[in-house]
Amino acid sequence: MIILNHMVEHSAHLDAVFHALSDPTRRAMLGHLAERECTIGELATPFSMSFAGASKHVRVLERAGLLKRDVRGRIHQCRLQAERLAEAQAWMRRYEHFWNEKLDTLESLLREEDKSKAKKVEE
Amino acid sequence: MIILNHMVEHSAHLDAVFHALSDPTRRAMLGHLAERECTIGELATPFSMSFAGASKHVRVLERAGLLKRDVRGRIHQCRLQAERLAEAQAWMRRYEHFWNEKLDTLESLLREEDKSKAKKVEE
DNA sequence: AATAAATTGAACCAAACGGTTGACAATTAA
DNA sequence: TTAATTGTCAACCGTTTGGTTCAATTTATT
Repeated sequence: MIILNHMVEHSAHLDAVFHALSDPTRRAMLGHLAERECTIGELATPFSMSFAGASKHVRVLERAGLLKRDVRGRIHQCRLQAERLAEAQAWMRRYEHFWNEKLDTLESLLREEDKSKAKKVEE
Repeated sequence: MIILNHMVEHSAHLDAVFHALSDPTRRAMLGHLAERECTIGELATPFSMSFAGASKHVRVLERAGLLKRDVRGRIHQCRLQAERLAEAQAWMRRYEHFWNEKLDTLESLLREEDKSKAKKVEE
């Protein structure tokens, strides 16, 4: 039950997460955060973007729950928080069989082939 | 190589796909399309939304490559096209180990436990 | 104590969003 | 032929977006 509550599709979460991911700058920021913790400044510089601009992006990621901020003095250390990505992926999983269809078919064909081979060996 | 080209992160695609998914109405539309093909009207009615409104949402999904339209006379049959969702999920997979970390730890702990049990049995 | 650095806040901008309405085009049914 | 159905287009509306600049605030450095 606990695990189910964890998995509940909270639509507002998904809105925020997918929106956060829809911007290439923010996706790149997540990419950096996947490798190490970053300050706002470190997140800003690769994009030759103002601090204020980066700050806004970080807030979007934060509100989506994709990033946790740790204020140490004047420095804001940001680290990735990926649980919400898991929710998003869980939502997507419902559609997995659509793009796996062709693979699935191929797979079951191969399995059939194996079976008939096995039969022949038995004979 | 072919499979790599298929997997390339085409950023513009991801922008469009994630943006399309960031709206609850559009996600619900995809939900309907997952069960059966729908006309624009059928997609519109559950949300008590104008045809024109639904039409716009459908176009967003179409441009994101999540939906294919089949015009039969005055009727536009829409069906799900999930390949682009696969791209999005592929992008997310890079972050999987972050939310699996705890599970991974638990798993390896259990494995350790099993090993030591096995040892005791050996002794 | 004065200065430099890291960050936010507020005000602004043009563009895009999600939605509506009303006119229009095309297809189908009476 | 007329009328109804299905859908798009264009114009509009208020809100949000991604970005800027500049002033203010807090913390470090010298």
